[in-house]
Amino acid sequence: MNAQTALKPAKAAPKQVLDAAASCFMEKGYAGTSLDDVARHMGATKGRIYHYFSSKSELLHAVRKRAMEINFAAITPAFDSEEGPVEKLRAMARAHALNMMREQAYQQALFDRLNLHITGGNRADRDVWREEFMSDRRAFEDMFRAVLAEGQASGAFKIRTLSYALHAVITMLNSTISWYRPRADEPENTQAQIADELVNMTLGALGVNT
Amino acid sequence: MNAQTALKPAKAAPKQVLDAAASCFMEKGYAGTSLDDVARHMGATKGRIYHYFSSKSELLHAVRKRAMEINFAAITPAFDSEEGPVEKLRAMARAHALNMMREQAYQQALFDRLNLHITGGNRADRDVWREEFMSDRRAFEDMFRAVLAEGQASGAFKIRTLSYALHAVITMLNSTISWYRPRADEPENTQAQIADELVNMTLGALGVNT
DNA sequence: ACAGAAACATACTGATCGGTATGTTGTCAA
DNA sequence: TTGACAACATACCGATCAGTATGTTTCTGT
Repeated sequence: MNAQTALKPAKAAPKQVLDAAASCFMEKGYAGTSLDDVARHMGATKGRIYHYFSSKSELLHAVRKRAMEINFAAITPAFDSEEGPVEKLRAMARAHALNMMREQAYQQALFDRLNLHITGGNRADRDVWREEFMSDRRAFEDMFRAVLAEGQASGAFKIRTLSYALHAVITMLNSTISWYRPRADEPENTQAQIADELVNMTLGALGVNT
Repeated sequence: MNAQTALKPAKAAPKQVLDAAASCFMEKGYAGTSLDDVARHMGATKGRIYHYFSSKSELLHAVRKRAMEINFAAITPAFDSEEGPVEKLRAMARAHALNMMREQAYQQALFDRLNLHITGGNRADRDVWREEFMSDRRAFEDMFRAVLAEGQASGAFKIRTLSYALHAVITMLNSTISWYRPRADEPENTQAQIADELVNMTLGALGVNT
């Protein structure tokens, strides 16, 4: 068993488990979801879950890890572009806003237990992956932070306290997970429209007149 | 037993239960909190809780009801003022933002299960108080909606889609519950400063140049 | 003074759920 | 062909927890 084998991309089965878990966590919350719920959602039993994950909290961790990967992948192209801060932020914000609407299940799982990590939370959950997760989150925020700082320095953004502005921006872009739900009968471009308006308001909040 | 007696303001004991519940729900979430936890937090036992509330979900409902009362009380004075839409929104937004930082425990309980009501959620919880709660929430949002609509009509606000703007505004003002925690060593005016900056960014998002 | 009700505490139960131990079936290399 | 392991399913256990049944004490009106 070499590195090639070990790092083989996730096969179908584990991904199915992750999807089912993310979906259940979104609907009923982490604590409110039993592993039997997750199994039933796949048309399987607990045996399948425990074959790939050693505990419920590890399953949550895997869902969150996947969610973070999705988030990084969404904004990295825009971040690596050669644009100035305003256009770069616009592209990143738009990509992130769209991403939040497309991957609601994983994102919801991300936010569910996040608050419990800020405060106390359960001991068993906290110990294991807290550090890794916080550092991922910080790395993600830092990408936005860098762009905001650049725009602040160049005078493109009117920012008083950078950390407050950062929180406000990210919160606004994340906001759809708490009020938007895709509907079958909605127009094709609904998500794009929402994203555009959120991006415009975000830039307005930073003093960029559109 | 007349109306006077029935509507007597809550005595000390039930309020203590509510405070303990709100505090526990904030720390560990609703599903993650046992009634023994709540009782222990008061230095009491379950008997005391069940003397005032008939079930766990009724306790949550009571916490949320109290949270909504607090929220209405915070913004009503500003809403009833004779100011124009910009200044009126500024005052309401500031009052709400401060309120969110001062009453974190109750607000957190409000948001915890809120998402589960948007989607499916537990049947037992849902049935009973869903309608009442959604209507309270809508009434609260309508106060902001009215001011936004007024400012949109007068041209003071640049708003494309009112419902999106409303969500964005409220989300931004609520955002502190997910990133701000009061610290003992923070300057006296920290909360006021945060509130002011959030309000400025909110107005900026609506196209008001500050 | 005392009856009864309010305000709890104590002790228990039934159901749920995370986790484990064990069984069953397909697959694949030697 | 066979045996060894992967990929599950089934059955069960122990802990937790919402809810209840039943005390016990303090107040309160008469």
